[in-house]
Amino acid sequence: MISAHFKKLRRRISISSEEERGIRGLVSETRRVRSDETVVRAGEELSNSLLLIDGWLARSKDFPGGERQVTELHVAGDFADLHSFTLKRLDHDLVTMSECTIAIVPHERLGALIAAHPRLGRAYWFLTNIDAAIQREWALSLGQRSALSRMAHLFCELFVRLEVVGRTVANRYDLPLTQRELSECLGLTVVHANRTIQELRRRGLIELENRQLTILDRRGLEGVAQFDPTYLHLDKHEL
Amino acid sequence: MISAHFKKLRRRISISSEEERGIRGLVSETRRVRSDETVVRAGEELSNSLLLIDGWLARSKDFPGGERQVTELHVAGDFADLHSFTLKRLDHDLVTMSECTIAIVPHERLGALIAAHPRLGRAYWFLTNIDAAIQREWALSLGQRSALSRMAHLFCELFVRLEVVGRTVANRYDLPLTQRELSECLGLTVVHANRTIQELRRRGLIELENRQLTILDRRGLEGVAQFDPTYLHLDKHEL
DNA sequence: CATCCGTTATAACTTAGGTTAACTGGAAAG
DNA sequence: CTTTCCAGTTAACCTAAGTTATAACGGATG
Repeated sequence: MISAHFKKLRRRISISSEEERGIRGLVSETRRVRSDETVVRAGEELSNSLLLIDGWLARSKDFPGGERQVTELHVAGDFADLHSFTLKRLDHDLVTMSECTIAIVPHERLGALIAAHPRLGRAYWFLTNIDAAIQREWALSLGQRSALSRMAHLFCELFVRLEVVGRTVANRYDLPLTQRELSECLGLTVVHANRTIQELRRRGLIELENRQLTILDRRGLEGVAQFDPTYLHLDKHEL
Repeated sequence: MISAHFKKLRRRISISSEEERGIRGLVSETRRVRSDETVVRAGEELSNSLLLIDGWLARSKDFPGGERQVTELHVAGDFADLHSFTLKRLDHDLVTMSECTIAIVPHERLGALIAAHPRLGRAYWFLTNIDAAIQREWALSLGQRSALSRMAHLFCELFVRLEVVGRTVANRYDLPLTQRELSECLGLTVVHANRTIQELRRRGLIELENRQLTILDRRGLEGVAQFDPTYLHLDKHEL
């Protein structure tokens, strides 16, 4: 059920079988949610965190004019709002970008788990810090990279993150986002997001159809993205 | 010595006098560093975190072409790289933007403190989550706000953060950054940063001279910035 | 099977911000 | 004093991305 989460964790740190049992006990219930639902609204007081079993979630902030900025995308295995454990309230919404299966993790249980296994406290702190690193890299994209480079970078990042949890097949993965949603991640207009995708296609770097992304030229794509995955902290790690 | 840090903490959470003693024991030594020095380089293995006593530090990422993107600014009272406690290596540099006084906090001591006071473990986790919230807000700026709005937003954020640690006088604070450095925070060119500052002056919102920023019209500035400080989590908080 | 409506595609036109370059003034160095 | 240097300023010009509009394609709905 939460095997993607273990893949993500075990890629970075070792987990004993006793710790594993503890983590499995975190989930109180599992919910199925349709696409385009706001599962958490900014400012609400929270007593649970959400562990994404399947589907895509976005952290997004609304603007008065109706524009949105997505600040991070979440895929299977991610805690979408682990930071709500310490913050209690989020400064952004959490929106489904596809049909999702979500495990609900009461903060109480998280607190008890960490009290019992202080090492896991550090492990989850570590995970929120990886989220922050991802956000930093997005800020880099937004501040310095061209539209083409930004789009390519996003595709590279998602490939690596999905690969970790076993959601890629060869050079391909499911990408349920519309071009509008992609544009909201990248700080572009839909029109320009479309032009940018066309250009990546024209250069023979990707294929994108039926919500499936195929990376035709990994080197090439990483090149225009200036992609360097160290910010994802993929290597094994002592706590 | 680290009173700014306590101001920052106590604004959000309560700290017992015993916990206070523990925190005071974190610092192993204090260093003075000149402006424009890289105190931590991306990728180095770290066994200390840096608590900024005085001065300004930036988290910055270099680009091949020589461009830099600053992803967060740190002022007195901030742990500039508390996330290195769990990450061990940073994905960005840490650069002084002014002469700085820096307290060195060995990770060992942090670990011991948290083991003795689990509540403080949450407190410091909480602080890294506030940093992430700040970075999210910067991503919003970079993705959606105009140059004028971005600059105004940065000035508002810094005012609030400096006020918390008692580093403002009336509507004024020391802002040691050059226009080039401001432009690196905001994803602009120096030239356009300059144009933008001129425009804020022309509108009577700010004064900026001799590295001193005066906010002439707080409402007005917050208006063009669409500034809402909830992301800074300034209210008192149970852990 | 007609009609909606969201997504993708495209073209024509506009603009915010980037680029290049030149000039100023003050502070440090000699 | 002069020279150097760097932060700030300004102007002329350029381009990446935004804006507006239109159309084609599908999948859902009645």
